Amino acid sequence: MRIATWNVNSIKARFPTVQEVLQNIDCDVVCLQELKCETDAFPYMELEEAGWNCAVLGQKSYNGVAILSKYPLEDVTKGLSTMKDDQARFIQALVMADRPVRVGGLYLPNGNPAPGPKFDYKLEWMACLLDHARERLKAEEPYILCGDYNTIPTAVDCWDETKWADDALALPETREAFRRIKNLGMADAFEITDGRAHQYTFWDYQGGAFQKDHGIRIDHLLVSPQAADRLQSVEIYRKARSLDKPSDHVPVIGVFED
DNA sequence: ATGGTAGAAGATCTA
Repeated sequence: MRIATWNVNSIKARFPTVQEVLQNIDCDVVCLQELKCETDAFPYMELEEAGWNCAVLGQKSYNGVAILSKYPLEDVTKGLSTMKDDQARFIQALVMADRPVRVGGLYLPNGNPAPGPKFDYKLEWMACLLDHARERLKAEEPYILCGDYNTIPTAVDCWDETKWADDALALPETREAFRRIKNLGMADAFEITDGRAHQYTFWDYQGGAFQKDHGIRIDHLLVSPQAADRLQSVEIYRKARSLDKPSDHVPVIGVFED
């Protein structure tokens, strides 16, 4: 089974590109972030015609997450139960493959500028995600928590650590909160397979960042032990960043034994 | 040199 996460930076502005990339990456499940549309405005019809089952949590202008699946989706939940806000940043579903897999799709707050209320919100959100993951792990089932974590885990996950020293994506508190989730037993799928330094999933639109490979690795798949046991490889689909009118993020794909 | 890019909304905000 191939499971992808991709921040599309507006599903409407990107829809032809999204359809093309979805065909090319040949996945069974795709978590999308930054839909930037309301739930009712999601292009259900076109995607269902292409064979996708869709679970969607949208909102006006900002955020928005979805899970697309070639298999039926059951037990869909929206939002983190302990996070009392109205931002569309979390969705989860049980993917009914022959061996079912539970998948959570998340869009973690950016948190800039830091310090400040936005950074406080980011850390609060990460604490709620930690609680959620701890509860989910009790089920001892294959569980994959994927999305745009807005977290650069270590110095080798960005092109120039000094440029990110004061950024909410790299501050020690952010990295510590991310490690806490891993320390529960949710492994970083990229780290335990490929693991190379300086492999990126996001390049800023400004200053020719992609051409210079000035990127950061902030899109991650965290996997429970039962999912890690079936993990074979991780692919970063860099080609998506060189298309016309690209998202600033590219898909990250986890390949699992069926 | 306090810029630069992109999207959605709408005469800014978020990233």
